[in-house]
Amino acid sequence: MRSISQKYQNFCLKRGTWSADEDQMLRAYIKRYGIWNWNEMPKAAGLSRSGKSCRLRWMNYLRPGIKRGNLSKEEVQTIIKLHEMLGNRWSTIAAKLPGRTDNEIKNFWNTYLRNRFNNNISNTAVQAPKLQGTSPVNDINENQHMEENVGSLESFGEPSFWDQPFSMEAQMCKVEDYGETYTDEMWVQELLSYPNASHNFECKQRNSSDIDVSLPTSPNILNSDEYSSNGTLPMSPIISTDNFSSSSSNPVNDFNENQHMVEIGSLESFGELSLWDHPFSMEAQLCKVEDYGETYTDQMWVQELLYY
DNA sequence: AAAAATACCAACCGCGGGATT
DNA sequence: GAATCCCGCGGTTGGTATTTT
Repeated sequence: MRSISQKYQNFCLKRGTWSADEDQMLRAYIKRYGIWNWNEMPKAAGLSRSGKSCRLRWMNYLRPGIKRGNLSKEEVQTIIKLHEMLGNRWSTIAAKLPGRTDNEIKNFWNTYLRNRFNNNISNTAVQAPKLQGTSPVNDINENQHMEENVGSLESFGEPSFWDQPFSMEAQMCKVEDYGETYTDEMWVQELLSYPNASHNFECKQRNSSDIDVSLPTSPNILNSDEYSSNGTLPMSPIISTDNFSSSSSNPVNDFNENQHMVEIGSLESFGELSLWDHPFSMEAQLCKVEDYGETYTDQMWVQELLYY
């Protein structure tokens, strides 16, 4: 239990925005002495701040290697992909984006992406994505461009996207719910480490009733009543195959195709490439295999996927 | 030009997990 | 095993900037 005097001390500590002087003091102290105890360091550094505040300031702003400024198109794509896979696991997502903090990503998501999705729930008309050849996110202040691109990731229908079950990967990430030993990270790592994943993910039919997706299964999941014994997982309604028409034409006409297009078979090489070199989610890839040729870029796929 | 509304983001808070005593 | 400490995470708040009316 915290002592009363400690609470009083905390009450007396400065709060709010950090000044340049405070930044300099903290930076200089850590440069000289390193990080040893966040609760004790502020006093030693002459700062009237809580250890928590110092830690946050260091981790989110002062730490070497922190990127300031706008997120690149690739970073946004990564955020979208990983959020679909992992949900609000900001620190895990941030770990895949060097120089970006969980706080920054969380703010970005809440500001640009979540609002877009929420706003679109009330829209009954689904608009076709307006794709631009240039990256909208090179200038994050250009809200119009953001809306046209990221924002055009239109409604998933109702219930809202946030009420939908996780995607297949995310469901698999949730094996922690069924066992005590697996963490999300462990499971994601294991999933991604499959050297020949294409042997494990197989989409035989486009028809939802016929779809047969076999996935590597967690030992925990095998014992769960939630899933069949062969590890077959339910399809995410987000990407319900009902939404795909076999006659779908390419809605993307003028997209700058400068994005890396990893072949569908790149699932085979998970573990060799960085995560963001990989195509979209497994489900997306599976659909992609069936419906479209080689000309689609990742972003085009994301756009179209979310457009449905 | 001024007030109101909205957007953005840095910072705070509470909680939980792991380590230590 | 229980209590405590420390750290990190995710949700939320509040101040500031910008845009709209």
